[in-house]
Amino acid sequence: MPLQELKKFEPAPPCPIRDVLDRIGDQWSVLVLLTLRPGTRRFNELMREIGDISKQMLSRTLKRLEQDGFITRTVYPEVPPRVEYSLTELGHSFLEPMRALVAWADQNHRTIAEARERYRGGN
Amino acid sequence: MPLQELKKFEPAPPCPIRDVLDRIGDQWSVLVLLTLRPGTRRFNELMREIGDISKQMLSRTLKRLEQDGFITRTVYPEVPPRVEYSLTELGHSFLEPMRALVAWADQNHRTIAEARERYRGGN
DNA sequence: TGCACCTGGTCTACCTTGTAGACCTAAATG
DNA sequence: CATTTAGGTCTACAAGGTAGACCAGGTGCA
Repeated sequence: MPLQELKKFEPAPPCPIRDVLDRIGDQWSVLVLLTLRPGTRRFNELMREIGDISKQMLSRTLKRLEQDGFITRTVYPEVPPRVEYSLTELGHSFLEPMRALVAWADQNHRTIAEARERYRGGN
Repeated sequence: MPLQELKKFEPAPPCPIRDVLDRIGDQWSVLVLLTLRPGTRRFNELMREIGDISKQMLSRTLKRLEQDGFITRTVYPEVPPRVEYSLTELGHSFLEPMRALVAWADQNHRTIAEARERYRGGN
């Protein structure tokens, strides 16, 4: 029996924290949110600033972040079209604890790199 | 040209923070670390407590976390074998900012769920 | 008049990653 | 002698990500 069908019988994610963390822990979401922190950005600006995200994934990621209330999407009916994304209050509030994590990563990435190096050497 | 070959020419991850966050933002790592927070666990205990992780992914995740210095792996040469995993100092220190994020998720998951609901309704 | 160009996407074929489940080792137990 | 037990590995297969083509439709250029 495929996983898809099993999921139908699970009424809801049992742990709301996992539900939230699964969303933001998807490789791109946090990066998009951090990129929006300085201010409003357009689609292609996000593409350029992030650098190695595909259009499809950026599109999906933005859509989910909008659904979850982290960002707003504003369409200006011009030609060529202009679409602007910016953080909501919720998005900003999320980045507060996230920044603590980023600070940790910044402080400890050297330790981690050394651990990896030791592991290689120790083999 | 496949991505694999391109990566050969990139000397190192340009952003150490992304490097760290990519590792821990992989769906399972944080969950494993949180499960180890109360104390030492064995392989199958982790399987049971996490519930929906496959053996392979648990194995891989533990291996990487060990490489990066977040956890230690202790093998007792018994039969049947016994292997214990526990957090290092680094692992514990990582969970500190992480707990802030978990607290945020706990406080805001309702808001997020409502936003999702509104989105569905608004369509 | 014709033609390429612009943005913000979607679509499609491919490739990589994750999953479930069989299998393995080697001693103890019934 | 078959089964159990822990901690994995191996192998198909399914799911998810990627690159790149394509689209609309008004504008500038020739």
